[in-house]
Amino acid sequence: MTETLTAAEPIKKGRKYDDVIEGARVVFMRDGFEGANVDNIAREAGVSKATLYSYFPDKSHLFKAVLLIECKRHAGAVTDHLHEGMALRDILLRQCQFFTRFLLSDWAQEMFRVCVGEARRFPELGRSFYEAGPESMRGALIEFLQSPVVQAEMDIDDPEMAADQLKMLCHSDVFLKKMFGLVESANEDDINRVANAAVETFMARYARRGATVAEAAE
Amino acid sequence: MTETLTAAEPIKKGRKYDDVIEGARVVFMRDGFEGANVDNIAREAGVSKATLYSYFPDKSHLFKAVLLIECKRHAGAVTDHLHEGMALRDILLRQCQFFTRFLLSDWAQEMFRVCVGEARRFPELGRSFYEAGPESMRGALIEFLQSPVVQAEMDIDDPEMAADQLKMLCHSDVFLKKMFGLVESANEDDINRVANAAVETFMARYARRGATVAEAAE
DNA sequence: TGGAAACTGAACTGGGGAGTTTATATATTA
DNA sequence: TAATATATAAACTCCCCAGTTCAGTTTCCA
Repeated sequence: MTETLTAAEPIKKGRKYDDVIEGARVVFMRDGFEGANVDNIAREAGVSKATLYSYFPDKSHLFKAVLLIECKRHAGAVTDHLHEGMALRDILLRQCQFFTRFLLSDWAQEMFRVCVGEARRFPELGRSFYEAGPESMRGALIEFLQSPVVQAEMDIDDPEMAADQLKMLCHSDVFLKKMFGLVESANEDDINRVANAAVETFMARYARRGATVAEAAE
Repeated sequence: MTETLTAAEPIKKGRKYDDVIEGARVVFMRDGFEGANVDNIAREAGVSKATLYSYFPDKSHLFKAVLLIECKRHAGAVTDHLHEGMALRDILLRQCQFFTRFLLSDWAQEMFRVCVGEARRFPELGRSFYEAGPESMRGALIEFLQSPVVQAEMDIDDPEMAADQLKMLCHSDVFLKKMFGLVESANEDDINRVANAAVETFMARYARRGATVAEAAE
């Protein structure tokens, strides 16, 4: 039931290697592992099946390689907004807006879908996804929350839990609605609504009373 | 790519109907739609394949029937703790403990996995799952948050967002870790940690200052 | 008790898809 | 330009699996 994959590396590379990865990415992220068809991948990649199989011993190695590359490619892509010289609330707001927007992107949604769906068959992949995705966001937030500038304005007993809460608050409302097909796509208004609410709640819990926190909301 | 299923009802019922559903439930929730094998389902159900196909025209109808039944069976199973005559904080805490425990159960985890994985192929199923799961919890919370007893102690501008935030706060930390295989299972301590933190943050944001809110935490 | 309805097991069909092979063509580089 | 590595197209094998069939058995019920 559970497959173990030793090497994620290709047997040998070649001119069309990137094309194969890209084609496989498109098809796997659309159809999942079982649903994907190797002939379709080859066609999408503009490559012959023989070439594809000269890089990867079988479908599952290709699958794993593609998703690990995607994880690496996007790891930490979501924590760029934590070091500006702005007010604490604004830093968090920018970060939450960016993160919420990311969560609602087609890429993140389909990546989440595929990894959730296959984490049981490919446990190593599930872990890699967690580390590149949720954990990298969480890690960067933890570090930020422990920095002196934050410590001065906030009182955080458990930074790991706090970070995770902020992260999950960004999943409010629209994330699952899109994941389960209740909305087609989300606009900037939705994103701002969710991000504002997340920061508001987070600050209410963790901002030190009487610090330099303007009571302006919205 | 996207299948449309008109009738979820079986062509005709029979003695072994429940056995079929139960066997299919086990196999589908373990292997997903594409991964599941009809011979395995029949064996698991202790039923012949011919019998199975006398109830359902094909695999996808069976799949849909099983998951819709599961949705119905568990809909609202998670909102029992909202009407006790306790302090507000304790009501919320009980509810969050119960909900967090539920989120970490094998059933909820596998149901979530399968529905996320197949929501694209079976959009109707995705919507049903959302309504029976996330939305039913959210709906009960919204109602509760709008009740007079809560209004007296809390100041909630947007009850839908508030409800969703509390719900998502219960997903902190352990939910995704289990979903992606980083922890095998969660114990009561984990559950209490997450639920306490959720209520604490929620109250910090929404509890009216100076109301009958004991400052006891943990 | 007898007949109808439901169920069984096992074999069968047909199609789809993973992975291989081969003879040929195109790049690469020296 | 010659030699080598890489890519191609298409046919082919093999296995898996969804769905069917049917002759025989069990259950139900009148």
